[in-house]
Amino acid sequence: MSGDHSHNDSQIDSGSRVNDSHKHKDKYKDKEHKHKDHKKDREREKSKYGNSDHKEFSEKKHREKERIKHEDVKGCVLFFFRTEFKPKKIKLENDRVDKKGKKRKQDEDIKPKKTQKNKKGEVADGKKKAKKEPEEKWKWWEEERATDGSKWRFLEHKGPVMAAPYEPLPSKVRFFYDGKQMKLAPQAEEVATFFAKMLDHEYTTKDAFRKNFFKDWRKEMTSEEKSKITDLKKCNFNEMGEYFKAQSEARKAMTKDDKLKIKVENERLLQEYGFCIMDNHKERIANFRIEPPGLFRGRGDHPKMGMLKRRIRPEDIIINCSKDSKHPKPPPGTKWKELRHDNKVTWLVSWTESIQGSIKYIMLNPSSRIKGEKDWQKYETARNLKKCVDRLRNQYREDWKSKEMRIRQRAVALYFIDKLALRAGNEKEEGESADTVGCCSLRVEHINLYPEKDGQEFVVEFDFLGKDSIRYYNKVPVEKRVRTFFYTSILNKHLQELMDGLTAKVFRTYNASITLQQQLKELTSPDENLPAKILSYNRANRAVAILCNHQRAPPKTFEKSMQNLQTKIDAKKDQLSDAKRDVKSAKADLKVRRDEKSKKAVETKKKAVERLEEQLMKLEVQATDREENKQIALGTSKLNYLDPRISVAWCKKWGIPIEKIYNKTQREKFAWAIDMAEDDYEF
DNA sequence: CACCCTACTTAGTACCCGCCGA
DNA sequence: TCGGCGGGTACTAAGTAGGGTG
Repeated sequence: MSGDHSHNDSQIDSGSRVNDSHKHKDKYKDKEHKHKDHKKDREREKSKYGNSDHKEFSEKKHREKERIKHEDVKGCVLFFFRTEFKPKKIKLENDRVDKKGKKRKQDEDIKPKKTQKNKKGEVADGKKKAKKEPEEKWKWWEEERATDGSKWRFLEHKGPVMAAPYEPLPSKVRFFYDGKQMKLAPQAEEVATFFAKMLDHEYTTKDAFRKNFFKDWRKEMTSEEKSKITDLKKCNFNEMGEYFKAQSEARKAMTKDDKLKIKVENERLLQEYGFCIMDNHKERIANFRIEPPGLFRGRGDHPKMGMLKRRIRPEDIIINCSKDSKHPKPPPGTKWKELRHDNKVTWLVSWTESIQGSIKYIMLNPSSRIKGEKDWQKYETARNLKKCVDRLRNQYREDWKSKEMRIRQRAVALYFIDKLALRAGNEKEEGESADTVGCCSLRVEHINLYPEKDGQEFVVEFDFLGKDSIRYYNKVPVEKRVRTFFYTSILNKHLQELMDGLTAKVFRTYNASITLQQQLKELTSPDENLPAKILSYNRANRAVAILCNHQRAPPKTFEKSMQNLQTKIDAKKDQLSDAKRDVKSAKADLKVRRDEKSKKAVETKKKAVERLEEQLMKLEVQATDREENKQIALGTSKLNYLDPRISVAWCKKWGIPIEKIYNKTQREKFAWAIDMAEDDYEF
């Protein structure tokens, strides 16, 4: 099919690509390494271009606000992409007309009791039906959705759980400055403990971290302290550090009883603060605790690492709830910053964080209606893209020929977003965060062009740090036209014109989901047993994770756990050969005796062999799976990119228990999909 | 349109806890 | 009974993108 272009082949089947990236990754055993080496790479990159243009470029880096073009040695021009996607209203495919809304007096017929959540009859208008599951979970997906942009009609909650107040250190725990003991006032002491707790983390050796920490720490000091403490190197936090280590040891060594007490208390807190009432239903809150103060740990080479994340007080907190709900009370003697009643948003609590000045929120759990609807909708948008993706792809190919540079650039950006599942790459303020990029913020230094490489024509080599400073490295043979036009690219704004609700990230969702579906089709063989099928599923999942570049640091215990597994496998093999020998001798016995008893014995022994073979197989599959998964994170794609209905359908089709694919939390999040998808679901 | 703020999704990791084998 | 390990979760950073403003 011409419309189906080489797209997916190049993503998944291009074994070379996958292998390449793996090979590459192997060189980078841990993150730190990765970053350093990456820097080196970049250095090399720069020096490679000896010309002054490039020196100038690297000095200026991406400071330019305007789109400036830069020539590289090959005479290619790369434009900075920018995201200029303009939002478009997303229409829900089944907009809800709420006829009942007015009539409902939530505060009357809802009491935040445990039994509440199972009352659904009176809520789901006209949907009472016979859906009397034993557990009677609320099926919000069978109800209609609001059309007016309101996110809820009633919202009641107890507010956040504040961070535990600071407890000053016992006086026996000393701090030394320049070899002399010094008692710090609680304010400065608290901040010092943050540092002390991180002492054996390598963060504390980084210049930026130390500099930022020290600067912010000094702000918390009394003037006396400030005048004394002028050099971080002269600070000795060791006793503090030891103290906290001892504390955590003590916590581990606590009696069962004490541990239980803590557990009970946590449970109480969860019951009290972990739920809210939203539109007649008790819903779980995702993060009901205010983030405690501490030292900021950015990811990658973050310019603000080590800065003090200050303590959030009630006076910093905005509460959002229904006017007619029981409002959460601030702690005694304090006030909230603001109490508002905005049902156009989904959050319950917000505050401004002190590092970037961004707003943090308390919101609902993924299992909640409000998150679930949105998630469902996301996949519906991606399915809409499926319907017109051929047209779009043809269009951007056409656009490569456009006379207008902007259009060509836009088309190239879109091509990479589509083909490589790159993120859009929004503009970031320099110096505010780690230097990471996405498709539209790629700079010349992130790309190499080869007319010919490794026997392939027109190869583009990407090497950059993306979200979370995760390295993206990939060599991609591109279509000739792209090469021709590659040097020009700019951001597009027109996605919305192409399709209702289309944004750059929809491509990631679409390509991830369609890839899973295809891979499942391809990899699942009917006569495989269950573990093998699950391996196939994981492999399909893995293909997506690779596409989306979802990496993880290899678990610290990886080598060891592989060894353990291998030991188990070896042991199992031994058992198996023993068992086989047993069968043989039993058979020999049977030949001689020819009685029922020996016949039975043969049968049992055979059974044992079968059982062992199965167990062995299971272990081997597990080993393969784990090995292949060494530095690939499946969770992110599973949770955020793969239409759960594809997985549900696959399970139904092959008789796989859903529990094998989704754990409890995931089943709660995807309850809608589990309920609605049949075995023939097509993404 | 550039800029800025806000809202919400996506992301990796630290850590916890229950379980399992020694 | 204990230590380790492995899955699950909590945490919170870091993205995308909508929407308002001047």
